[in-house]
Amino acid sequence: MEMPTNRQLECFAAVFETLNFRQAAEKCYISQPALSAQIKQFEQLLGILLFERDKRRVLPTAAAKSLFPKVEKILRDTRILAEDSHRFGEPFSGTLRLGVIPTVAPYLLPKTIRSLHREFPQVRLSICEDHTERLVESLEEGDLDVLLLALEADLGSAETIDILSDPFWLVVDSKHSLAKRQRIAFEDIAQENILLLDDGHCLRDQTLEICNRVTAKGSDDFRASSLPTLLEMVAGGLGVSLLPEMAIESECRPGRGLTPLPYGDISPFRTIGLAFRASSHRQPEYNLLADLLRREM
Amino acid sequence: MEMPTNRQLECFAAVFETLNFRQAAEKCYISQPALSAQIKQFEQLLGILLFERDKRRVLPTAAAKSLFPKVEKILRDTRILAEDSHRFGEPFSGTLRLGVIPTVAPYLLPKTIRSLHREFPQVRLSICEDHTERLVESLEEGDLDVLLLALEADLGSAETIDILSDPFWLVVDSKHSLAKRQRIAFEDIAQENILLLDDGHCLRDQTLEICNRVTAKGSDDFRASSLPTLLEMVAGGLGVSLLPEMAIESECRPGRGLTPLPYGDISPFRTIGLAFRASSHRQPEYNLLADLLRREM
DNA sequence: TATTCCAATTGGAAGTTCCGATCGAACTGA
DNA sequence: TCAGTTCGATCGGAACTTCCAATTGGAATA
Repeated sequence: MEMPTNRQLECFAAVFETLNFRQAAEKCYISQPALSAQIKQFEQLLGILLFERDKRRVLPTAAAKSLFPKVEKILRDTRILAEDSHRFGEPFSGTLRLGVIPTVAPYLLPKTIRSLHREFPQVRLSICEDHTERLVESLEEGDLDVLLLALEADLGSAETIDILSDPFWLVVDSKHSLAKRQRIAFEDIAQENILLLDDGHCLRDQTLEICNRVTAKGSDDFRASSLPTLLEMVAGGLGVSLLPEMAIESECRPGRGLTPLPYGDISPFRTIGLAFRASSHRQPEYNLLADLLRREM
Repeated sequence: MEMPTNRQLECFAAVFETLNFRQAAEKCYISQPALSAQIKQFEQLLGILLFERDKRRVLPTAAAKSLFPKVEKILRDTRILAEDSHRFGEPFSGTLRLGVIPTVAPYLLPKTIRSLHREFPQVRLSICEDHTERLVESLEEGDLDVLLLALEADLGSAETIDILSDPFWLVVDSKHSLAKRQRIAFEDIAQENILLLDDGHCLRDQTLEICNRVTAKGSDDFRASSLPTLLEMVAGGLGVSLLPEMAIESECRPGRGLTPLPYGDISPFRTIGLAFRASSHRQPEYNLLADLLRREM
């Protein structure tokens, strides 16, 4: 079944409104013969006569009268469609679906969400907290737009933007022998019982990697499902832990019995950044987002 | 403001549904490059990206997801528009606006309406009863589609279809001296007081015209606004009247004190027929209507 | 009678849409 | 690892639409 053209509908509406081919043509910014042809085409397509024309005037048929409101609605809808869609061109229009890992979310998001809403009031944020592997999966499926995570992990084919280096601190309980030291070195942890997060946390893998460098061994006896839990175990004297700097302030509040110890200049670190599909074409937006996150630090 | 074409919408919908340019192209009966071009155009028109394409797959953007339902609705509405309008092509679709003169309506319409509904159930009839002059005006304005009337009157530029010749009878009161005659002649009315309808009735003009031929004179003392009233006056002995044959049966029922007298072979008559705008293009329908009216006689 | 206005038509220019062929990248199976 | 397949993008030219300027002829106007 053949479909009428939008131009045919426009011409029809113009003629119906003016009842004058010449004026209607002007309204459509085409010549009168072109308009005549469009109307003729439209009539042939529908198999009916839309206007009775004699030499002195133009009269809409019953069919034209009944069609006109519908045609007008279609044209209006189409116009609105085009106008509405322009909004999508602006940065952060619509919903931004953000994936974040659990060892970043609590420390960066609260401030970020607030300033994002301040700078781009139109944004609607949808946040998903999960492990790197599942986030990357969702990203590739198109269920998420952008990830905020440690870039050391395997991110598949995603493109990335660096935001900041997040150095690791050593956290010991305040009664620990290392607690009085001003500064520590890699090798100091070689003899310690290093507590780890559950499988799946990239922080676990990074900690293990660092342990390997100094032939230290992570503890297999306990696995915490979150950093607060992990630090409870440290405070309880079960072992020590590596903690990203961004988490120090909120996790090692005074009186919790924890002492955070910075490494020197050669501190191990993780790189926090954004990841997104190479095909997404929204990199300008993600750069804006990265800028905003950097400013938050 | 530029408008998207229907083809762009179709292509967009097809790609959105299949997420595969090749299949979508097949669905639209065009080649894949042509489809690619349509999508590209549409994206440029809207100023946004609709699909993320990489070498292995196609992913709709948030904008595409939000646009799709609207696009689908527009396409559906457009299709329905085209389909619906085909109904207008069938004879007597929609409303047939019929004008009838008062000296025809009561005698022809009841039967006609019934059989019209029987043969063309889809017809919706709108009837307007008025004098010839106003009917012709309405016809020319496009407020009526077709008239059923006596074709002797001035019908402007309307085209006409003859339906039947409607001979005049002479009607006298049963005590009148002519009432016993089997047959009468023109000249018999020359001495009579001939009663007339109001101004505007074409039957009045026709009667006067016949009077002129025999130098009879119409009465100016009484004017009836309808045939039943006129015949009451005849029955009351105020004069005689010419009555169209189609009205005889219902107006001169036995016991009403009226005697209808037929003229011979050379009876005067009026011609009943249809009139419509030359530009209307519905002559085939009006021919059907005329056939139906002839069969009713 | 001359002028104006109208829609239709014509012929040719301008613009579009389309297709086939091809490309390069990325999977698939041998 | 290598041929075969599949994907969307691109290109050049063919086919087709759409358009305009000029004109026609009928009707209304003056």
